[in-house]
Amino acid sequence: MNKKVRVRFAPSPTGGLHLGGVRTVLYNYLFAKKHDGDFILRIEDTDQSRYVEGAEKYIFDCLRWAGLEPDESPEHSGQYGPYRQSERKEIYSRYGDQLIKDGHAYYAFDTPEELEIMRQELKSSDNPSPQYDKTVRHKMRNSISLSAGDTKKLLDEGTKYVVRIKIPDNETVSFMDLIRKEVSFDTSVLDDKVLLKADGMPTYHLAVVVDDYLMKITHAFRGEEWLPSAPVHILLWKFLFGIDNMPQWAHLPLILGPNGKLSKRDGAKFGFPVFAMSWTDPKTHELTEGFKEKGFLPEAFINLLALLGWNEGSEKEIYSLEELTDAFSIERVQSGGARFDYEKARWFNHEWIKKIDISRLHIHVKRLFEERGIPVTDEILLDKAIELVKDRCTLITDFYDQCSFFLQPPVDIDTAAILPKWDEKKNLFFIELIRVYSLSSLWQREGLETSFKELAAANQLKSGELMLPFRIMLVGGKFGPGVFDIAEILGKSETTERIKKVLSML
RNA sequence: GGCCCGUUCGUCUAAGGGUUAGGACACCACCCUUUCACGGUGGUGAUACGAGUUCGAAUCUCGUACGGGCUACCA
Repeated sequence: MNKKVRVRFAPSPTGGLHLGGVRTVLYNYLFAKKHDGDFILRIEDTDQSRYVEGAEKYIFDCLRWAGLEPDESPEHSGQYGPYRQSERKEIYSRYGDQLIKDGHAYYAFDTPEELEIMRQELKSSDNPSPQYDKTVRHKMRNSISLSAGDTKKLLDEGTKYVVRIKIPDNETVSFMDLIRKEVSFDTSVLDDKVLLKADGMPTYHLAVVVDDYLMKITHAFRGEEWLPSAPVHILLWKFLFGIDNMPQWAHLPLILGPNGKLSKRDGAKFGFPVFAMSWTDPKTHELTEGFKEKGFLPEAFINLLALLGWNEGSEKEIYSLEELTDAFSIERVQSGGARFDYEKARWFNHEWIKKIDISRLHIHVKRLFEERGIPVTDEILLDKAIELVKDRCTLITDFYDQCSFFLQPPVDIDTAAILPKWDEKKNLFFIELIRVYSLSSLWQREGLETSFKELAAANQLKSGELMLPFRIMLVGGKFGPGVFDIAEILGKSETTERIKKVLSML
């Protein structure tokens, strides 16, 4: 049952799933699949104050859309569950006790107010953010500064406390990162991080180590923002489970926005999505648009994300999820942060629109039209329309502008573009064209074009001057694919109807 | 401030000591196109800086600069 490789992703249900989050899932997923291992999901919901109702389901929806479903999850409970950290509270406290017993952690009774006073007093331009470390440890209220009796008394009285790690003095903690090679820290600059909060919930530091051990995680990939706290985790591994059992770490480069770490704010500011799927904050009702709703194909989304910080070493850029699984290797992940480029993201989507089967596009486009209140009655016509216009579409939503006129006659007719050069001669030409087209037995592009041009010549008109009016009659404006292609797909009766209708408006 | 990580065209990246430093996006020009696009061809454009090691450095070492991250009873 146990696979050689087990990886995990641990989202916190606090809001939308952003690009960096999905990319972390993706790299975990690819690594697991490549080594025929397990990929599990843990839910970090130990911060009750930030827990957002619905966020957990939303995360699963996003991963399902992207095709990155975990093997086991809180929904499909596996053998190492539960996977919600709030349901593992007792487990963590057991390890907290062990750390205290072994002298690697201690009780701290300081109230938030006392901590604030300490920070204010110690704050200076040299030290803008004072830490709870060996220099202040003895001046605070904790089981190190207090006598055993006083500590017991406070405990017995039910005084609120947290458990803090006791960072050893003057040690060098180093580890091998799969992406950055050796990284090392001096423990003298580390602070005594809280391990168990006053409500008994663990912080990330304790939870990640305990869970990785209990869930037999072999490789832990996470964002670079975790690098500074890695030594705390290494120390906990050393204290609790032994360094030899520790998973291999890889700290992924950050995805950057136009300035600094990509944020939700950047999306709103620069007009591109940062979440996989649209997310509405249940409290503020603020909507943040996602890649899905913006018109991205999941294939393209995965593809662009994979290439943001990873490269096989070749010039290949378009990869399916299967191809990525084959080609991926964690060592080839870039160490520097990657700035997200929305134009390039759009290019990936365009390539995928050109690449995937019409039947796949059909599903997306049909849904788009239905969402916008246009029922698709003729599936074959839609397929033909998609085939004709797909090269001109960058986003799925572009199909609306590019082929809604196939499904229903245009509402707005740009007659202003015809009128200035309109005359009776042209009017007669189109009346004649209706007759000619009605009589035609073969309704095909080539034939339609030939008879159109012959009729123009017979009336001593330049066909070039007639193409634009014809186009506007069929689609309503100066856009779209070749007019005769459109006419062919529209069919005889619809084409002649549209000519008649616009003629009556002129 | 301290600590950590990073730095090749504007952007994403290739080049694991010897290349005219390659590709893609974007941009520009031309071609195609009696609409708008797509597409095609070509072009502009980079090894942050300074030392060192070496016959030879984008590549190894050191320093500087710049960028980013962390510095919560958040993850």
